[in-house]
Amino acid sequence: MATDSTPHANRKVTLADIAAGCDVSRATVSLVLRGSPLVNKLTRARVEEELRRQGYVYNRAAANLRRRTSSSIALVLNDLANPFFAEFATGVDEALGGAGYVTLLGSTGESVAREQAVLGSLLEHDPAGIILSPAEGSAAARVLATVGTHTPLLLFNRELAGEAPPEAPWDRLMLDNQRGARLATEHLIALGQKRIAFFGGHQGSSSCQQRHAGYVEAMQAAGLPIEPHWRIECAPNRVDAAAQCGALFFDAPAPTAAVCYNDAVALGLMLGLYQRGVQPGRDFAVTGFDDIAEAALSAPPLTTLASKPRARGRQAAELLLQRLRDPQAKPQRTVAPVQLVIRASSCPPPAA
Amino acid sequence: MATDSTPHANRKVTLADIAAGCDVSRATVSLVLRGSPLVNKLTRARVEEELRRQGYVYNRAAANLRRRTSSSIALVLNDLANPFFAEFATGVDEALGGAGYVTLLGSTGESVAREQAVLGSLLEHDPAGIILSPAEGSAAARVLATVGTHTPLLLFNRELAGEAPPEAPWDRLMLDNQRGARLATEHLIALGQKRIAFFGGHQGSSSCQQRHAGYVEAMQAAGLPIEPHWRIECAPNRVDAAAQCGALFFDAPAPTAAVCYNDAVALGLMLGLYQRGVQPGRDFAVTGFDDIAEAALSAPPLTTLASKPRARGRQAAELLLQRLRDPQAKPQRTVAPVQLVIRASSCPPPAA
DNA sequence: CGGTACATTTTGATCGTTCCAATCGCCCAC
DNA sequence: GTGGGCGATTGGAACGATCAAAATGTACCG
Repeated sequence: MATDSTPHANRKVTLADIAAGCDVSRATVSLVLRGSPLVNKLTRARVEEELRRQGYVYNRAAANLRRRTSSSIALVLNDLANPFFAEFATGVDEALGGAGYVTLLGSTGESVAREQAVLGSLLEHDPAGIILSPAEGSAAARVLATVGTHTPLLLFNRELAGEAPPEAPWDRLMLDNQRGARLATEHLIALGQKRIAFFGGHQGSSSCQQRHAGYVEAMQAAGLPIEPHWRIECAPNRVDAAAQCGALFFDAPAPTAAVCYNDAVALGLMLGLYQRGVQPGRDFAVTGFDDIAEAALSAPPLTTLASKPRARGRQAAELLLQRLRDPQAKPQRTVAPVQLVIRASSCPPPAA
Repeated sequence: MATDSTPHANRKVTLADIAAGCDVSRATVSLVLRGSPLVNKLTRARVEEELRRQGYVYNRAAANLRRRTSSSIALVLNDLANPFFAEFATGVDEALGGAGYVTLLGSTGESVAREQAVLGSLLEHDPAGIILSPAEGSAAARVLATVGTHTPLLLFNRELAGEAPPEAPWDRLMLDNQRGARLATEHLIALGQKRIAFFGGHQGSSSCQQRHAGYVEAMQAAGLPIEPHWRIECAPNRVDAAAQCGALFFDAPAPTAAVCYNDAVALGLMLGLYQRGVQPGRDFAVTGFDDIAEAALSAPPLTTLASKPRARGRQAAELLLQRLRDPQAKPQRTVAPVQLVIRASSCPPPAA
């Protein structure tokens, strides 16, 4: 072969190469690619053959540039390593992929500084929209400053610190934290528990505040007292939760049950209890939040609130796509329900 | 103000807008952006002020188009919801972000068809490289056909079915599966175990084959018999593992220990054992593979092989970046060591 | 035979950036 | 006074696609 249009050539194959290869213009090839009815059957066949022969791959970046569109969505998560968010990301990617979008991933590791950097970097790739689960302490004003008002943003899971500026009408998808924690607390109360602690999370986090509010609501409705030393803060992971376990028992009266900020904390707390010779599910009742996969399989299995992270991911993607379709619609605040899943970790108080 | 260069205008701000705003050419603004020493201090200051004033954001897609470069890397995973891969993804994103790349995410849900689709879609965004943890049964030939030879691919965790075509010199990062499983088996043998099963995974998967080989190696070296009904297949997740537990006890002699394909399987198996009244760690020894977070916290804590998924993620990114720096270097096969972590789930056989 | 309708294809400008070569002052030396 | 050198800046053509408008051809009709 003396032609220079050999397949698998070194340089990337472009529309122009295909056009040259079968004596039509670039425009025609473009029409073929987009399945336009304008182009003649025979030419279409010839062009398609040539596309195959040269191993053409579409350059969406170039197309997006010209059309002033974008086919990617940025997904920025505070903690991808957490199974809850991993499931969420899977759901998001599933739904976005189905709609022809591609997911730009960014993980912030719960650091506001990294969040800024990641958002900035992803924005340069001109995403059509952003799904953000903010790092703890992330402030509305700073997010607005880096994201601007022209890229739709969907806030998931947490509110930003400082009230939302009116010029940034962000959509939100939140869990029904308060109701969930209330349900868990009511469930413990129904079992006969009276001395119930609220364990884990940071005061700064909006989800923690909401869950704590649900706990307070249930306690007050039942006329039960709330001791200040029954609120223990810790980072939302197992290790720190296990370490903070002892704090529950420093002062009398010690609680006999704990509503935990989330499953990771609850599992850590159970581990800590074991190490002190207290058996969760018998001597001490524990509830979690999220219903991550391991909740059903811990010993004892964990009573918790199911939030269906994968479904939430799909929903988040869906909400954002909807916003892209209608940029003028007024901002939505969606609250996803959670469901109490009763397992063996919640028990009545010891007979004593 | 009668100027039309108001900040926060509707259309996106471009180089030309900035240039017009401070009476220089686009080229000069471009030089400023890239920190070129060619440009005069005063002009630089003026331009930077204008950039800030108009809220300019760089359009990397356009730059990449012109420079024929790319600043993204595709990360395609068979199961993002698995904590092992979630950690891996976190590591990858960490390292890539540090090097100025952005991660294009794709999750295939262990489906070869979706893998094809996802690869195709991501390729259109012209990634500089790809990190792929293939779906079970994914074939080298098909991957080659869609990826082509011009985008570097790093294979993680699993081999592709059908030998690698010589024209696709893919790099690989694999775990030391065989040695890991051998260590686990040897550990059980040292405890006095003689009837040891190999539980979970699919024969088709290369990692499963390797782990099984390690198990066989240790058994043979110790002169122990291997009963055919001691190899139980199941999907690599908890649910299926728990369900298949009974299969271990259909025929005599029943095993008193099992080397499991991975932690998910081991945790599921332990659950299944509990349900049959067999207590893992006392009546029956179990080992896993991966050392996911929950392995340390299960009851009993799981003896397993630590593979440090986050470090592997960073390493994968590093290897790919290295390949981008030197496309001519000969393909590497890296095998990451794994480390035996002994916990309470492995025990001597019952005294009987 | 000229005109009009229709189907198909092409030309050239454009998206936002970068690269190359050229230009513009300006100062200094011979 | 002219030429050279140097720092700073610029115009215009790329990159690979799309779009609008214009240009082909072909057929049909009075």
